[in-house]
Amino acid sequence: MPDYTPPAPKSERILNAAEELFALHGFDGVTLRRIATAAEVDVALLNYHFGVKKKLFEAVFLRRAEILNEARLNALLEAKAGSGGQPSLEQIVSAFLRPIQHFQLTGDQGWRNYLALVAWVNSSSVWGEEMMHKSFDPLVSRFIEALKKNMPDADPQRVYWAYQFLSGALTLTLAQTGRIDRLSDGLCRESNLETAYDLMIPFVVAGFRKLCLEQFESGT
Amino acid sequence: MPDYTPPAPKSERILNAAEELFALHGFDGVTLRRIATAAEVDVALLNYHFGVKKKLFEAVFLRRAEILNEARLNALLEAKAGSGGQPSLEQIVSAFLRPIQHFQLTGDQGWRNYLALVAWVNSSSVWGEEMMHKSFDPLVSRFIEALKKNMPDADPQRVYWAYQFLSGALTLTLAQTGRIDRLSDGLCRESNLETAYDLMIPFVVAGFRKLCLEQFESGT
DNA sequence: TGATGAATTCAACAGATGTTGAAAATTATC
DNA sequence: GATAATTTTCAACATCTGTTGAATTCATCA
Repeated sequence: MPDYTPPAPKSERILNAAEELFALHGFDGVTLRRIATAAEVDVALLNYHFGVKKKLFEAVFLRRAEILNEARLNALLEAKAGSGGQPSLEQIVSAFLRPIQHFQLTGDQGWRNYLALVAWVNSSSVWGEEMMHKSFDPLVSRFIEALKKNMPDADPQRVYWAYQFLSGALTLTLAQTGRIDRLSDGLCRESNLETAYDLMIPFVVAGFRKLCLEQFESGT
Repeated sequence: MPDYTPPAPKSERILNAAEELFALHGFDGVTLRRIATAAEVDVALLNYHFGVKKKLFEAVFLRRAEILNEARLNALLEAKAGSGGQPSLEQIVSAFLRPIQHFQLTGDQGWRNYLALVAWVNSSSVWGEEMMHKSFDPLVSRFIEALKKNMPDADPQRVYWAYQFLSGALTLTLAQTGRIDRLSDGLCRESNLETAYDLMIPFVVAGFRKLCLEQFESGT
């Protein structure tokens, strides 16, 4: 007796439509009717499956968070395993960023929408704090621990601040605002994610080194 | 005959209230009635002074943009003047960031609200591009030119990408999400802007160096 | 087939939204 | 101090908002 239960088909269409629209316009910029229209579904179905609007938003936000967390945790564990428990700074930062790049590069447009949504939430002062904290901070704390262990003499405050700058650089890349395309007059393409992450990692690693390893120097 | 015209008092109250509420909740998260209530003004007055809602938003956004641009340009010119036309990387980055810190630290809460609003716009994919481009990119381009001149052998693409990471780190700091406070369990305070900028500058400078000056090295 | 429960649609609600035109109040001009 | 212009309020509009309960369709299984 296979207890295979096919997922309610329309509820997934709702989640996908909501994901894209919330990513583009934020929570208040999207109406339930617009989501319903995009999903080719009646409005009442949204309440039936997900309850009130905020619950729908949370359902969208949580759907891929666990997958992302697991991928990042695995990357961190692999970095530790492959280095005898002493991963380098590059390895830690790469384990944090490369899984995101991986999901952005899968053909699935849903992942790009979702990550843009994460960027929106992370930049949103009112909405953001609680959702980001509950969904991602447990994992982030594990990376912070790895960073502290890698740089045991670093002032912990500097580790947190450096992480904040890393988080900001990443967030703007996820947001897909297209600004670098215009600023550079087409020379750089925000959609060129290989370049983005290939450069983001050494940029961030150099910043960590400067703040956390050369903290007692007073260089020019 | 002094042609002194005192600014319409209530229109400024509207701008201030709108500034704060838009910064907190974004464009769609704020209703005209809420702004009117906060400004202790009738709703119709918003349309009388600023036209439709989007025009009010633009008026809020543009009000302080020129002041900010002028301060940053002056800082860049001073850095050039004080260095015989060859400002260092630190000087360029500082000229870009320190004026913002300055405005955040004036007692005026309005500036903090405004800069949080800039962060919101910069992270907003639909809204952001046009407004940021028109308001800030002309000035940003001058900084990019200074950076290219400082590092003439650097691949221009890398300069733009490094700027993108700088912009992201700055944006998250402006957004005032309070996330670093919770992540660090109170060890770091996002409101501690001196520390934020004292660390952001060397972090970013180290990243620029790595990407634009050591671009041909293949170090671990 | 017919009964049961889940999924989906229909129709509608009470309230909120952006916007507007006319009236009232305030300020400036002569 | 009367007149004109500007500013502010009042009252209301059509439309849209999130949400709900009843009706309908669909799938499951005895």
